[in-house]
Amino acid sequence: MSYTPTKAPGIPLSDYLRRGDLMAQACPSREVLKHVTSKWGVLVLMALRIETLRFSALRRKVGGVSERMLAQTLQNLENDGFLNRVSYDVVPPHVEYSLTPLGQEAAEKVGVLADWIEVSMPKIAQVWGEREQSEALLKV
Amino acid sequence: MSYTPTKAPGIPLSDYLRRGDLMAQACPSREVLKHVTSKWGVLVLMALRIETLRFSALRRKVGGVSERMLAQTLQNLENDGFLNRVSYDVVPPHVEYSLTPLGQEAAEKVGVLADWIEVSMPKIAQVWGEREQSEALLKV
DNA sequence: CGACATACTAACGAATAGTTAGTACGCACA
DNA sequence: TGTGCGTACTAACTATTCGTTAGTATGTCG
Repeated sequence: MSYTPTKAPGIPLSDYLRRGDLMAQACPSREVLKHVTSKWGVLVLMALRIETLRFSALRRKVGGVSERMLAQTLQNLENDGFLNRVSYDVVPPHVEYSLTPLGQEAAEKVGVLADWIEVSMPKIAQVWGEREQSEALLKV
Repeated sequence: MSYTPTKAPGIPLSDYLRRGDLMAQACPSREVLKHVTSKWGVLVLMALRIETLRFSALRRKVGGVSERMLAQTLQNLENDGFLNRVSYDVVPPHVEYSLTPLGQEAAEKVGVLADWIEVSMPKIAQVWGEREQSEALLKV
């Protein structure tokens, strides 16, 4: 997965690399955002915030990931410099994943959001409930 | 869009609604996470953190959204209670979107992450560069 | 001698994202 | 008076991505 963003005409790429601009369509930071905030990306970062884990342990911890998606997610995060991948050359294979310092920072920010969502679930569920009720009223 | 999560056997739904658990496959908080961290969800929250905006102004501000995706994203966020939608009954249509207090909280957390990514872009781009170099070496 | 475990990849069908075209209606310009 | 523009959408279609299943190597256990 090499780094070949579509360049916006007139804006030098180096400008984006000095500091990203997510609102700009051509900015490579959108790729990183995608990796970090992807469904499985978030959960992997959360899982590894606690401890170093092997592939299959991660798979058990993160409920519902397929092997393909987990492998892909791990590769993306490794490419962006968020993960360390240490593989021991034995059979059966043994590979350990852990966060790099950059990954720890990312996981921290994502963690704040994830925690907030978990804590705010009751409020959000309440909104869902109210909406259902008013929809029901409209039908009568 | 009604609220019908797949229930994990043995775990009462009310447990998830007391506080979400993102690692649990059946937890409805995953839906919320998806809406908030979706590509366009993030950018819409960022854009509305600054000011109330109309549909087409949002579209111009968030580079590269299609109308369909913007409409869908706005509906999701509105359903979760993050957005206020105020529509004036005139022609041509005039609809204003703004953040609810809940939405402001979400936008704040997402904003910290987004800012961090923008600021960290140089570091990440550097990792990309190094990886490209070592890949090139392997080919020789 | 199977069966199982691990960390993957290839191939395929299913779901999701994105694109394009259309709608109602009023206004400006020619 | 008619041609075109602007707004906030939705429907229909296509491209892309996701997810599921099956395969691989090889050592240990029953």
